Amino acid sequence: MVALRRIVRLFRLADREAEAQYGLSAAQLFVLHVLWQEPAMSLADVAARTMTDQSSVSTVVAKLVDKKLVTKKPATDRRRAELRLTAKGEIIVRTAPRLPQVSALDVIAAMPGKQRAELVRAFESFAAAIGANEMAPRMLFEDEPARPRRSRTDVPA
Amino acid sequence: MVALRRIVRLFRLADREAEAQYGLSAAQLFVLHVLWQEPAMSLADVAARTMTDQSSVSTVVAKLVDKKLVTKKPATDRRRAELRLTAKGEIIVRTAPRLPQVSALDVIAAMPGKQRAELVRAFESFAAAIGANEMAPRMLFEDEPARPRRSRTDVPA
DNA sequence: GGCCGATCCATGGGATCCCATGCATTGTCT
DNA sequence: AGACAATGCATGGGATCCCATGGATCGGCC
Repeated sequence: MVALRRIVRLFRLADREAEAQYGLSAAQLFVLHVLWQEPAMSLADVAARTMTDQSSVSTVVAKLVDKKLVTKKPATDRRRAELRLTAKGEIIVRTAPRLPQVSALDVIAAMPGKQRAELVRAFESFAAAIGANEMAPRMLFEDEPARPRRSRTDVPA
Repeated sequence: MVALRRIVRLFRLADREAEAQYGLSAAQLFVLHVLWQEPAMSLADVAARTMTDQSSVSTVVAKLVDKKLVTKKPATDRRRAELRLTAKGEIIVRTAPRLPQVSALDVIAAMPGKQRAELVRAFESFAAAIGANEMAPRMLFEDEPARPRRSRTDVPA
C-alpha cells in the first residue's frame, strides 16, 4: 500500500536540517528526544524505547557522549550506565527541527478525538493482523520468559 | 504511537527464514518479488518501485546477478539495463517465505471491503498529515520538473 | 568464598541505506 | 560534426541496523 510505504520512507529520510545545522543524524536526534522525555537507567532502556537493537544504541550514544550532549554515569550495578542530557543536549532538542517520528505524534495529538481514535484503532488492528505485535514484547520490558542468548544454533529453521 | 512503531520494526526485522535457507536478505528477496511482479526496464525503475535509492538497488541487484537469480541485459539505451528473474530466481520467489511487506498486502486484500477502505483511508490521511506524500512524487515517476543533480551547493540550509 | 548462569554493554562483521560524484551515454542545439 | 546539458549507473564514504560474541559484573546457590 503506497501510503504506508511513503510513511516508512519519510521516517527513513528523516529531516536533514538537523544534520546540516548541528551535525546530528536522525538517529542521534531521536535518542536525544527520548532522553529528553526521561533519562534512561541503562542502554537497554534506550534501546527498548527507540525499538532498536542494543548494539545500535551503544554506537549512537557513544557519539552523543563524545559531542557532550549526553552524560553516561555508571549505575550502582556497574554493568549499567545512566544516561541523561547535558544542558547543551537539552538546548539542541528544544531548538533542532522536529523529526518526522516526533512531529507525527504532534499531528496525532492535534487530531479531533474521534478521528484520532479511528486512526489508532486502524493502526492497531493492522499491526495485529500482520503479526507486528508479536515482535514487540521483548523490547517493551513486559514480563517474558528469558530469551535464550542468541547463537547460531538458535537460528530459526 | 506504539502500533506504527511496531509495524516499522516488523518490516525492519524482516523474516530471517529466507536468509537461513536461501542466503538471501530481506532486501534481496524484496527486489526478487518486485521483478516477479514485472521485469524492470532500468535500475531506476526498481528503485522507484522499492522506494529506495538507486545506489542501494545497484548493490542489491549486483548480488542477485552474481547469484544468478536475476539477469541484467543492456537496453537499447546503453546507460540502462533491463532486469528480469532467471528461472532459478522465479522458483525462489515462489517458495521462499513471504516478507512482512509482501504478506501485509495479502492481509489487506483479504479484509472485508469496508474495513479495508477504512484502513486505507486512515493510512492515507495520516501520510498526508505528516507530509509523507511530498516525499514521494520524485520516486513514483510522476510528472515533475527535473530534479537538479545533487551537489554540495544544493544541501538544504 | 567459590562456582555458575544470567545480564549488560562494547565491539566485530555484514548488509543496507543515503548523499555525492565520476564516467559513459544520450539528446538537443548550433 | 561538435559542444554541452541531462541522464543512468557504479562506486566511495559514512551512518545505522542487526546478529554474534567476549569480557565484566551481578545474583543465587552450595
